[in-house]
Amino acid sequence: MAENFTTRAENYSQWYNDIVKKADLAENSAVRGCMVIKPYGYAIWEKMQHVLDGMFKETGHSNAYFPIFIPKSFLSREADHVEGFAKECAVVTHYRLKNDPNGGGVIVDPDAKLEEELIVRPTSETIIWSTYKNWIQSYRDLPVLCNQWANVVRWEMRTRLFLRTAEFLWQEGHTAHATAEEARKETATMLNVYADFAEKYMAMPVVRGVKSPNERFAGAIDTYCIEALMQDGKALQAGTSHFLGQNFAKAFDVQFLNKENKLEYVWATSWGVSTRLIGALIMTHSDDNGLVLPPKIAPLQVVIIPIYKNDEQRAAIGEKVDGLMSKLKAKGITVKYDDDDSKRSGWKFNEYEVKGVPVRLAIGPRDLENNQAEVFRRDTLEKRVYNFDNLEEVIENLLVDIQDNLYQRSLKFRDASIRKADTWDEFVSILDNEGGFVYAHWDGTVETEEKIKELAKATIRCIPFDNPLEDGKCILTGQPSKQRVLFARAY
RNA sequence: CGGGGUGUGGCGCAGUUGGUAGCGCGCUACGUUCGGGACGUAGAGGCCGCAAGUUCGAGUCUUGUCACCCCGACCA
Repeated sequence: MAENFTTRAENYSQWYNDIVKKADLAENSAVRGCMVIKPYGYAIWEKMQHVLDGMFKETGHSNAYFPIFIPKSFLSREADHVEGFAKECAVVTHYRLKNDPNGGGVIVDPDAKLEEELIVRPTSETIIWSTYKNWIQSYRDLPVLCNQWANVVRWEMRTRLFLRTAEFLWQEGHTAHATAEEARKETATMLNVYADFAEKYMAMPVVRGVKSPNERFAGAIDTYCIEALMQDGKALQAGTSHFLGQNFAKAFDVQFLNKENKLEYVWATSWGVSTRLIGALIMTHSDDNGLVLPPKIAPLQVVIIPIYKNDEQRAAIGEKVDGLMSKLKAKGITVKYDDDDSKRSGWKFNEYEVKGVPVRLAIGPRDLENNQAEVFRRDTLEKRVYNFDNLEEVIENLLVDIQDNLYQRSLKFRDASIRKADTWDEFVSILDNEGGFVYAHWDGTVETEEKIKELAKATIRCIPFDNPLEDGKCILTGQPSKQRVLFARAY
């Protein structure tokens, strides 16, 4: 490599920043904490959006759009909700600028003060529930199953590209149901959609579970999540699904007449994943040579690079590759033939490697002579020469194999990174030395959870579904406990 | 909001006791190259973050100010 990449072992967060920059995914912007998502990074997001959007539609949801601005009074309607978000809200106070009479460019026109300030949405529950109030009168109007793709703003103290930015892109589903059971079922369905997406498309194994009270979404009865493990041993919440009970229905007075002609509050859910998934993707698979993308999320799955000395050779390779390109495209494989003459082949090899393109073909005069091509797979960095005939099938299978290998590799790492601790010393020692998830007993109180967070910098990531019951003693207090929960240091 | 650091061509940096602003990468042109980030030659490109001050003279010294980055507290 001509450009030196920071290795993961040297400095993990620097390595992450290098990947984002060198794979041309995103950059910092003129506005503090906000990012510019560059075309290649955005293409990954579009792939994610496309798959998820299909899954949402498949499960009966429709897209809609609600405004970016929320009247300040709306936010305060649900007590827990406002407490959770108030500290990080951007506020719009004026609607006009004017020329500075002192000649200093433009200034905020003090005469254009808004009567009621507007909050830039940190999430849309309040504006959506104030709207749903008008949509719902009868049980016949239910369920309401909406999703929106949007940007939100949370004024974070410290930001990192994709993982935590002041503005980020996400989708937020907001549903209204006639019964608690139905809403709970919805919450579970969407969590499973996220888990399937993470595992089958991103090749990222996740733990499904429920959040402890301390980690719960502001305004929710229960928060469910999928938790992934990054290569540095830190956990990352990759998606959440909330059962909101009747909290928002009551706050916004959303009632419906049931079949017995009785007025009832509706039951709500909300669920979301964000551009943070791109950060998760990077930290799950990438290596010291750059980005590694699972084929199902890669904007470009196959790149073909000609190696030639003159125009005749270049033309001959182009001709040879033509048929293969059509066959690959017919199989739905995204492929690019890069015969850009201004870049040398070696340069291209590195470029596509850094960008994580799963499969690279190299074809030179020698290959032409022998009716073959050199096939390189990004996940294992292996090179093999294949006969040119039926190469499209080799590639098709290879993409499946890479997808599977990435998942198995991450799964193996994840499973090896779940360790049990039975004493406090053991607990801290694992966190300090190995990282990963620590499966340990907890007495179930918020106080203990907070104390552990303070002392060990680790939080309860979740209580996994189907968690076996087991008598034990709390890792910190020694109080009796019925089950182990998953702790980790987290992003 | 604490602690640390950095602002100098597009990017990464050097710049000594204050004295004509430099290097690498990238960029442009031409040529030679081409199986893992090629090489040569010739070019283009800078109010040294901003504002005051000291000085004959400031990238360099002083003061102020702004911005960004890293480590914490807060968080998806």
